[in-house]
Amino acid sequence: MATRSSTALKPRKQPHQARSLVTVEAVFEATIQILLSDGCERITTTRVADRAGVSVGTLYQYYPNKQALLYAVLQRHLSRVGDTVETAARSVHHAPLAAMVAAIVDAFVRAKLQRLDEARALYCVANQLEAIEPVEGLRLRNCAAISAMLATAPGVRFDDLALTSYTFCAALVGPTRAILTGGAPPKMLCELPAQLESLCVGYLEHESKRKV
Amino acid sequence: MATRSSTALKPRKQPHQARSLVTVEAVFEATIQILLSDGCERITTTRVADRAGVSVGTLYQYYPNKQALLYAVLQRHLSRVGDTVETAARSVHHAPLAAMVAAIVDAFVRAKLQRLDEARALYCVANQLEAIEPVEGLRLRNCAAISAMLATAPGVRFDDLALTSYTFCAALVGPTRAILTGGAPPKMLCELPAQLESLCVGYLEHESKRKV
Amino acid sequence: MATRSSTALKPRKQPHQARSLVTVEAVFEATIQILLSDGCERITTTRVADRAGVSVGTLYQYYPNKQALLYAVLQRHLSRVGDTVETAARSVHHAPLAAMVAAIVDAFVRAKLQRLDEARALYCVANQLEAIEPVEGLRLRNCAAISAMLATAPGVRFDDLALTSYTFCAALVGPTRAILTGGAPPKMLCELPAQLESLCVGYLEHESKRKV
Amino acid sequence: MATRSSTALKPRKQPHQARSLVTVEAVFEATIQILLSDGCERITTTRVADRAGVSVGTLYQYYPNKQALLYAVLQRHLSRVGDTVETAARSVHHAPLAAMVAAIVDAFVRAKLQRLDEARALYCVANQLEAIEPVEGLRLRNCAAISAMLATAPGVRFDDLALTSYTFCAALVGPTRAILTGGAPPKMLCELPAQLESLCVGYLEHESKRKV
DNA sequence: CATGAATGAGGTTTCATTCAT
DNA sequence: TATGAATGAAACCTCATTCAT
Repeated sequence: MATRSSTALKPRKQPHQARSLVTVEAVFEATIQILLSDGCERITTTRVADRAGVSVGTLYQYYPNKQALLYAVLQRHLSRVGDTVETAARSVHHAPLAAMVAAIVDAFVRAKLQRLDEARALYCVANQLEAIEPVEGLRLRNCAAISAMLATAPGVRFDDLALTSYTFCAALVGPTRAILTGGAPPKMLCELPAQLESLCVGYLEHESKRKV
Repeated sequence: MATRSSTALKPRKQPHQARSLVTVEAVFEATIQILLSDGCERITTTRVADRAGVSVGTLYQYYPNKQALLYAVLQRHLSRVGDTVETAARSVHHAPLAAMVAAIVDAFVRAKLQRLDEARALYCVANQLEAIEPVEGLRLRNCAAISAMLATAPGVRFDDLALTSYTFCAALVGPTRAILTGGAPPKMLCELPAQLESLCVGYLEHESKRKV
Repeated sequence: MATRSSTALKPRKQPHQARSLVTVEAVFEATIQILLSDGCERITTTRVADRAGVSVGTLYQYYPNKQALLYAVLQRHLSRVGDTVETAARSVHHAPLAAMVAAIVDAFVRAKLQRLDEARALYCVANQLEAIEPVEGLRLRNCAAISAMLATAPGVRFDDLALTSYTFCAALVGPTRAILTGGAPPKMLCELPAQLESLCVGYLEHESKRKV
Repeated sequence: MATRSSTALKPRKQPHQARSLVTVEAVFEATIQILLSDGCERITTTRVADRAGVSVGTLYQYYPNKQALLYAVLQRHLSRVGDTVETAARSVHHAPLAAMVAAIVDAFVRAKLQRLDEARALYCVANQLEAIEPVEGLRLRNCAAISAMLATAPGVRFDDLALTSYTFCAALVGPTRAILTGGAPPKMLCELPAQLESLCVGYLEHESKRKV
C-alpha cells in the first residue's frame, strides 16, 4: 500500500550541514514559487533548480524524483496545519461549543492564510494520486483532535462522534479550498473565518439537537 | 484573461452527423476512463484516441488541442450539475428553508453520484489553471440559483444574501469534493446527503437567527 | 524469468507499410554503424536516430527503449547464424565426420564473415545481462542441430552426446569471438576456417576414440 | 593508439603506505562486487566508493577516472592468469604433448575458477574498446609461453608454431568465456577441464600429424 | 475525412568529476 | 589527505501535434 511512498517518495538524505539546509530551504521556496507562477502541470525540476539557484544535480541529491520533492513540500505544509489545529483543539477541551469552533476555525484559517501562497500552490499538488497519503494523514490527525475535543464539550452528546468530526473537518477544509483556489473576491477571504464559524456552529448545534 | 479559453479551447466543429456524435461520445467516455485509470498527469491524446477506437488525427478534427478536449469534458459535466441544481432551486421557491436545503442537496449529490466516475475523474482536471473559468461559471450559476431561491424563503431574511449563497455553495461543493476525492470510507458516501443537509440547514438557521 | 524480455524488450509495432520498413532497416543499419564507430558504451538513441536520418521519436515508435533496439538487432543476427548452421547441419546427416565438421565450420564462419561488421559490433551487445536469452537461444539451436547431426555419423559413438555438442559449439563460437573481437592480424581471419576445422575434427576424433 | 591508455588510464599513485594498500584493496573488491551485482553498465564511481567504505574523492586520489579503475582491476586479474599460465608452461618444457596440455589447461582453469566472481565480472569490462590492450597483452604472453613450450615437445613439429599457439590459446580462452559467461549448467563447470584438454590435445595431435 | 507515421522540443534523471572545507 | 556537496553535460524517453497518404 505504502510501497511507493515509503521508498520512491522518501527524501534521499537529510540536510545536516548548514550549507545543505540553505540549499533545501531554497529548493522548497522555489518549488512553491514555480507552482504559483507556472502551475502544477508546468513545474519542472530544472525550473525549480534554476529558481533556487542550484543545479538540477543538487536537487536530485536530496530528492530521488520530482514527486518526492512535491511530496516533501506538501508534507511540511500539512504537518504545520496539523500541528496548529491539534494545539488549538487541546487548548479548548471542556470549553463551550462556540469557543471550540472559534478556536479551531481560527487556528485552521490562520495556518492557511499565514502561508497563503504555499496553501494555494499546494492544493494542486494534493490532487495527484501519489499524494493522497499525506492528505489523508492530515484528515486523520484533524479528525482525531476534533473528536477528542468534542467529546469534552459540556452538555452536548453526539450520536456518531466520528461522523460528526469528519463532517466538521470537511466543512473546514472543503470551503476553504474552494475559496483559496477559485477566483473568490478578496472580500471572501476576510469573511472566511466568520462564515466557517457560522457553518460549523450551525452544524454542531443542529446535530446535537437532533438526538435529544 | 479569457483569451485562451475563448479561442484555443473551443471545440473545432460541432458534431452534427450521427457518426460524429458517436465518435465524440466515445472520445468523452475514453477520456474519463483514462483519467480514472492513469490519472490526470498520464493522460495523452494518443491513449484517449486508442481507447476510443479512433485515430489521433480524428481526435484533432474535433478538438484543436488536448486542453480543449479536457475543457469540453469538464464543461459538459459542470453544465449538467448546474442544470440539475438550477431546476431543483426553481422548484422550491417559497418552500420552507429545510425543504429548500433538502432539494438542493439532493439535486447536487444526485448529479455527482449518478456519474461518480466522471465526477471523481474531473476534480483533477478542474485543478488546472486553464480550467478555472468553467468552474467559476458553475459557482456563479449555483450562487445565482440559490440566491434567487433563498430570497423567497418565507419568514427569513439574510443580511448578505450573496455571501450566504456563496458559503452555502461552498459548503456543498467543498465537503463533497473532499469525500469523493479522498479515501473516504464508502459509509461516508451514504451519509453524505444527510450530513450536507445538516450542515446547510444548521448554517442557514444560524445565519438567519443572527440578524433578528 | 522472461518477464523483462517478453514485455519491455519486445518491439512496439511491426513495420507494415513500405515507409516503415525502410525506417526500421535504416535504424538497424545505423545501430550497427554506431556500435562499430563509437562502441557499446557510447551508443545513444539520439545518435542512432541521427545516423539513420530519422527522429528519436520515430525510433521509439518501434522500440520501447534502447535495450529493445539492441536486442532486436542482436536477435536478427543470431537468427541468421542459427538458420545457416541448422541448414548446414541437416545437409550432412550421415556424412563422414570430417565432412560434417567442414560443413558446420564453413557455415558458421561464412555467416559471421558475410556480415563481419555486424558480428563484430554485436559481440559487445551480447555481453549485456539483458541479452543472454537470445545468445543462449542460439546455443541451444546450434547444440540441437549438431547433436542431431553427430548422432548420424557413421561408425562413431559419443559417450555424452550433449556434452560433446556443447563443447563443439563452444569450440566454434569461442575462438571465433576471440579472433573477431581481439586485435588479431587479418591473416588469422583467412586461417580461421582451417584452424576451426582442425580444432573440431581433432576434438571429435579424440572423443570418439576415447570410448572404444 | 596507446595514447589514452598510457596516460589517462594509469593509476595516479602507487599505494605505498599500509593504509593506502587497504584502501585500494577495498576499492578493487568493491568494484568486482558492484560489477557482479549491478552489471557493467550500472557501475558508478560513487557506488564503488560507497561499497568500499571510502569517499569518491578518495577513489579519485588513486585513479584519475573510472576507466583507469576498471583498467587496473582487469589488469591485475589478467596478470595473475598470465603468471599462472607462464609458470605452468615453463614447468612442462620437454614433456610429452598430453602432459603439456594438461598442465596448461589446469593452470588456466584453476586461475579462472579460483576467482570465479572476478573472472565473470571482468569479461564485461574486457569488452570495452579501451580495454583491448591488456587483453591483447595477455594473449601475447600466453602465446609466447605456449610457443616456447610447444617448441620443446619431443618428436613433434608444427608447421606454423605461431598460428598453432594462437589457436591453442583461443581454444582455451574462447570456450571458457562462453561457459563462464553464458547460462551454462554447473555440470559444465566440472567438465570444463576435461573437455578443454580433449579439445586441445585433439587439435595438437591433428595438427602435428598433418605435416608428416 | 480518417489515418497513423513522423517530428523534435522538452522533461526527467544520472553520474563522472571537482573543489571548498 | 579525506570528504561529500555541488555541478551540469548528456542520456533516455514522452507526447502534443502535423501532414502525406
